Amino acid sequence: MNFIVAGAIEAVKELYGQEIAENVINIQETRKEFEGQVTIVVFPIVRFSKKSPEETANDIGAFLQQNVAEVEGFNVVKGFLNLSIAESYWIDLFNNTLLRPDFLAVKTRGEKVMVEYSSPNTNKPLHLGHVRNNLLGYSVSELLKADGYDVIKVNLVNDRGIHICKSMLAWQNWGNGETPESSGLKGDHLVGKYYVVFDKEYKKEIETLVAEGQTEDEAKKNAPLIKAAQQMLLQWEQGDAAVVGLWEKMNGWVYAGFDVTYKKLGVDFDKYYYESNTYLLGKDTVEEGLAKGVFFKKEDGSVWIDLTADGLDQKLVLRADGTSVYITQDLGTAQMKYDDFGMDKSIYVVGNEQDYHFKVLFLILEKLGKSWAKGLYHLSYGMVDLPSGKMKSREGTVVDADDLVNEMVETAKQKTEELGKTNDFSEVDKEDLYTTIGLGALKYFLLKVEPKKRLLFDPAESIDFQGNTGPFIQYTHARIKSLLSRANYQFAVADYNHIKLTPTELEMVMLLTKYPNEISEAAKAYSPAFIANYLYEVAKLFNKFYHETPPIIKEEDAALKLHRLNICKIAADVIKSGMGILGIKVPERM
RNA sequence: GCCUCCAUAGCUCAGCUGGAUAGAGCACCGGUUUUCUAAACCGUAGGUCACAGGUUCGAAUCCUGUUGGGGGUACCA
Repeated sequence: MNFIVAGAIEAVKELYGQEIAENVINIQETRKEFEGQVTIVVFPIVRFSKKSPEETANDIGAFLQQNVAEVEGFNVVKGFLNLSIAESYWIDLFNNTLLRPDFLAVKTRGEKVMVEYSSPNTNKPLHLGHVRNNLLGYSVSELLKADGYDVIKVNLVNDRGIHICKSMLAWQNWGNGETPESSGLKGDHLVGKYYVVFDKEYKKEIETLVAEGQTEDEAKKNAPLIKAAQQMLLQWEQGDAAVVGLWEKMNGWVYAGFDVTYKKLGVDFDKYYYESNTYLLGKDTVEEGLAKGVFFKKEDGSVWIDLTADGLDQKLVLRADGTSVYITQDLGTAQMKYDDFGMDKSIYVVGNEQDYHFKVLFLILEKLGKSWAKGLYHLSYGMVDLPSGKMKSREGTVVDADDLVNEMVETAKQKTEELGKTNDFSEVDKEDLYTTIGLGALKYFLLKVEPKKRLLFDPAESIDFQGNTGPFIQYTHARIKSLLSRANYQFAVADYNHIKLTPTELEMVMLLTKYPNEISEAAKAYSPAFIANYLYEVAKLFNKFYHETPPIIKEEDAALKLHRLNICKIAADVIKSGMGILGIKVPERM
């Protein structure tokens, strides 16, 4: 639409003798109820024309009609100048963008971006909150790839700490040597089970102590179990063979379990970092900060940074006893990741409960003068809540990731069988299809919502398969594929001499042309939701087109038939590509 | 207390840097299949965009305040 902007600027210059900036020309698509395809909002121009909005619009409209070949006509409604663009312009657009083989090709930028996501604790299985994180992280990675970045997907596994000791201790005390093999439980679920056991027993101890007269806070500190867990953590840090051995064994179970879940969700990583290797990092950075005068030491030996001038607080970066806190590790880990990859940008996919932490982290790195600090970004997303409130692994009030996926696949199976369209599928193909559809529904459900918004999930209400859903878009793709194969479609550019686009076809062309732009907008905002909503529009419009167009296969006008099949083909390509960005597969049949 | 995010139809969500009468889906009601897949299409109904001010030719969108909700503000991670 650049030629319209240019034309309008020219018009203002010729008509009113004024040089105006590009952003004065405000262009939008014409609303359906009016004639035309492109609208200029003339209000901003009025102060240059010194005429009423209507007069200004008429002046500019007349100028454009006369001087810009593509502008065939115009009408003015209040301060809106609606332009009718020549049919041939749209046909050319169709041929020169959509039908080009490089329409969906990625243009590399030669910039590296790291996306860190998932980052689970190894003491419990993944739940719906983690699912949102994983899908977001994976999808944002795909989105950035589509926008031309080289992407490194990283998982920083939180494999050490008191929480793991809790599971280990409970297993030692009450596990009777239970293993994934002996119990038939998935490793992460087995370990998670003992995390819950710990919490239950711990609470019992607190109750007893409170009954004996201690305050709740005292009891929490004095309970034998928590002391034992702390002791275990200390032993782990000292390299106690028995503790480390148990830790390795139980972590191994968890990893095996996570692998299954990751595979099922379709997410993967280029690089794993383990906190057991990184938790001591960051002390060099603290030294560096002290030397540069960015940090200061208090009398007790603890190290701090004063961020009050930036509207934040004083923040501890190293304990008095010289041990690390969370942010110490993150400072060190950030440096290590940069040393490893030298990326231009680094995205942390982490929940919004850590907004403050990342604000501080990035600010500190900037103050330390790290050139790469400006490329850091916290992709903050809202928690997934249940109607009953927050999910808590300790208390077992979570929607388990594996259960949820299985339920979705089961639901997909039921719905598909009810429709009876897969009777001639092989068993393997059926299972495949149910998984594709079930996961499609789940992924789309989670990704269509703006990341930063919190999400309410009601397990009692199942995720839809109709309307603005993954399966609807998958269905649209399958429908097109079926049509193309029945038509024995072969790609070729149609002869457009006598073809006129219908209004819906015109809409399709305009919508499909927007796809590359949609990707870069979504990438800029790190928001797969843009893509999801865009694809829904494509699918919806396609179904309208499909419904109102007479059977294409029976069309006798060869050029018209080819033209319509081309629209179908591009719609299918865009859907497949976009769904790929969301990590959703699209079936050929369903 | 302070910081921060959120509030749009009964429910779940769109609404880009301010632009025309605020849009979808679900649910509800009604219609469409001797034509390429009805997981579809078409229609009816449903709104004081939390509230109150302000800026502007124009505000769901920007600013201020109020209310309600989430999160944070640990020598936890």
